[in-house]
Amino acid sequence: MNDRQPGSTSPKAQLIAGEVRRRIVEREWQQGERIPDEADLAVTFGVARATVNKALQLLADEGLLDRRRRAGTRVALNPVRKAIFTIPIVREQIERAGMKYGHRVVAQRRSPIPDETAARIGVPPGREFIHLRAVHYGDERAFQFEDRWINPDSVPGLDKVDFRHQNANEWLVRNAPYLRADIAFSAENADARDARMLGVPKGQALLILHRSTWNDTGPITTVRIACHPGYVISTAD
Amino acid sequence: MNDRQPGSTSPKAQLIAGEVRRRIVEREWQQGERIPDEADLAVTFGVARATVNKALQLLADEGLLDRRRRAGTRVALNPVRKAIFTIPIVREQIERAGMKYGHRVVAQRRSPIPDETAARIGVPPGREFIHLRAVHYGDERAFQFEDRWINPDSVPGLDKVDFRHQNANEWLVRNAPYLRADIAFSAENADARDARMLGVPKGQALLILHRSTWNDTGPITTVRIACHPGYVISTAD
DNA sequence: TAGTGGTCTAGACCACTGG
DNA sequence: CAGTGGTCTAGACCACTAT
Repeated sequence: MNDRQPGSTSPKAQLIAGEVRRRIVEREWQQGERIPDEADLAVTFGVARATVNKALQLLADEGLLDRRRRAGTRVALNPVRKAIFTIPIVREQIERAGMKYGHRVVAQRRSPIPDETAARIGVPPGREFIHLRAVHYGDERAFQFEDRWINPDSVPGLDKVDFRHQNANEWLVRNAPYLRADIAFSAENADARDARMLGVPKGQALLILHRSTWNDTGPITTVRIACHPGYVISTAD
Repeated sequence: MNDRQPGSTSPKAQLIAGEVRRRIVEREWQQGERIPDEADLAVTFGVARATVNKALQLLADEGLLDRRRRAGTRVALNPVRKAIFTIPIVREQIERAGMKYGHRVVAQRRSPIPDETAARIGVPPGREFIHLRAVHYGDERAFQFEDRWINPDSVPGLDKVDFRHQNANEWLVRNAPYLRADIAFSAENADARDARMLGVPKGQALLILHRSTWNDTGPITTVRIACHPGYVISTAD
């Protein structure tokens, strides 16, 4: 009746999630403890059960709650920590940082994929893919070195594209939407090629990003991206 | 055509999201193009509008759709790709890999935080925190080296805990729920201490994880974790 | 101003699973 | 078997914003 909240948006589910989060953080509800069921909370907060459900699902997705039918909802014992990273398009990332974007293709040719790459994307070894090496620059300084394999059968018209004058990343984003993607981070010492491409000493620690994408007909592309020293991937944006 | 999912539950929202995803991937609905509004889709699919709404919000969260009031829903021009990583508790990660977990505290003392650390968590430099260095082992081999600073004011009773016989990570997880966390990945060449702690050559490329947490009263802890060579963080699980 | 997504509600039925 | 979360529905009103 008198829920007036002048001027402020008030998604009730958010408010409820915040209140539950507060009770957990302030140890009103202890780890492992069962909290009231949805119907009770709905009465307590004066909202519909669906609203409580939405709020609690939010917190369960965050890993703060464990929910099971019949067993009820408990404060998680081992809060699973999830981190969401947005994987930007290189050009946008560089331009957003106020730098001038540049792009140079080092090599483009068809060749049989190496065994390791074949295993990574789950195709028989020895198949011919399009192999592409390119460097992305920000203000003339090497930003990323990308080593990419593209499945020529994955997208019609792919054979006719000349990636020497066309950013492969962006072409693929626009022409080959994918259904599934794998992303992995690791660290490697720069080998001779990495060092040459990025203009850094051999042995320099580099953040390496592996990304592969598939659609319903099979793999589209897999790429190893070596980032310039100092590159940081963060949830903080 | 054949959306059969034998034995699997079929929440309608999931099915609808899958169908919309399919239409996008198969270019039935092109990038930038407007798709029918929720009411139309509800009729098309024979469900309530709320169900369509849920499905489309899923896809918008994935970055596949752009939705705006009054303007309608469009296939995203630059699909923003989000990756969700779960940050496991070290012990569980090691034990899940079938290895024996070990843990050794190298140092614990109060000391003033370095400027860089202070800046990272947003407190004035020079404050005294609890400084902790520890190594986590899997089957007797160094797995991670952690260098942690804990705010003594963040959790009551913290002063009395002896982390030499108590895993700091797990104690904090259970006793200091947080409201906000930042996580960042980067790569560094092992310095002398990293090398000694992990038993690797100096200069070895290491994946570095920085994590900081806050509750409503301020920072709780910030930690730099150096992972053993070969460590990979992946969405694939 | 009107069209579109955002959210809520009250009620219903179902799916799972603990006791 | 019965209690709890999972999901759906039909309807409603609101918040934004393109036109």
